[in-house]
Amino acid sequence: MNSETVATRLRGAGLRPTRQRLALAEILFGAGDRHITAEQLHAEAVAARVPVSLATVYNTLNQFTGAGLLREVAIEGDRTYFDTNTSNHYHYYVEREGRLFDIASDELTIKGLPEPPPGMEVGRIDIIVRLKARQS
Amino acid sequence: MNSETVATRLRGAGLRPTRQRLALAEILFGAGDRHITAEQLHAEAVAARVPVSLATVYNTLNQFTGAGLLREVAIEGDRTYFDTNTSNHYHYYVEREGRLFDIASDELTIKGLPEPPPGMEVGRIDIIVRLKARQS
DNA sequence: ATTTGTGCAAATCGTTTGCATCTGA
DNA sequence: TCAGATGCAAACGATTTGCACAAAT
Repeated sequence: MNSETVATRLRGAGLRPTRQRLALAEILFGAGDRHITAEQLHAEAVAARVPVSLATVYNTLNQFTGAGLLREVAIEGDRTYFDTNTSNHYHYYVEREGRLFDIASDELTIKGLPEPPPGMEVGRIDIIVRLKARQS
Repeated sequence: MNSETVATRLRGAGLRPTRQRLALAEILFGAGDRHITAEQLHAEAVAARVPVSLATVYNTLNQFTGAGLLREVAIEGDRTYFDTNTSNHYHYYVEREGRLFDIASDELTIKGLPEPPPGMEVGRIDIIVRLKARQS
């Protein structure tokens, strides 16, 4: 994705394409699907000579998430992961390494989900498949 | 579950059945399956005239979890939920209210889960079905 | 007697916010 | 020009930890 497209995308989301937002979007969306924490993104930005404060990284991630450009992934534990793939999909999680990645299959379906309680409807379904090193 | 059983269970887990642990276990396991945060448990304990510090509640919850008496449920957001039902099951989560409860079905199965990456094996699978008030 | 648990307050850590200063349109 | 964005540091809220005291074996 080139920066023009990114700028367009940001504008479309009602966000001004500022220096920092463009740079962060470039890092986030420029290399396939990513699962990243605020801290990691901040480190990459600084490494890429894009000085940006951690606070702005947080703000930007939240804005992007609100705009539907990112999706938050709930993992127990302290830090929050942001996923650049906002389509319907599920995750593998390697606890030992804190590594998170997509389940490469859209075949995955759930069977036997009961009717939700009255007056409620099902929104998103999150699935985390926890992996561990095989021991045997 | 009476306190004698609880004491036995704690001992079996290598934990001394102290006053506070017994009281907390009583609250946790004495009334069916529960999904509770440290703060909530602390409030209940205090209300039940069992003075216990929040720090001890945290320590106890973590010890119980380590001993397999509780299970941690990953919900995005700040607080951690502990589930007294450690068997294989999944959850509904009402975002608006921060309410978490079991999916009443063991029929629920996953179809199409691809082979895990080489050297890895599947551990636990977490499923959160997010509910929202029906709008229509 | 010894080991382990508890309480309190202080320390951590991720994340958010207030406010003065910049910047994009 | 001027609403909106950024940076910094301070504020925050959940959770953990250090240490002196108390309780369990």
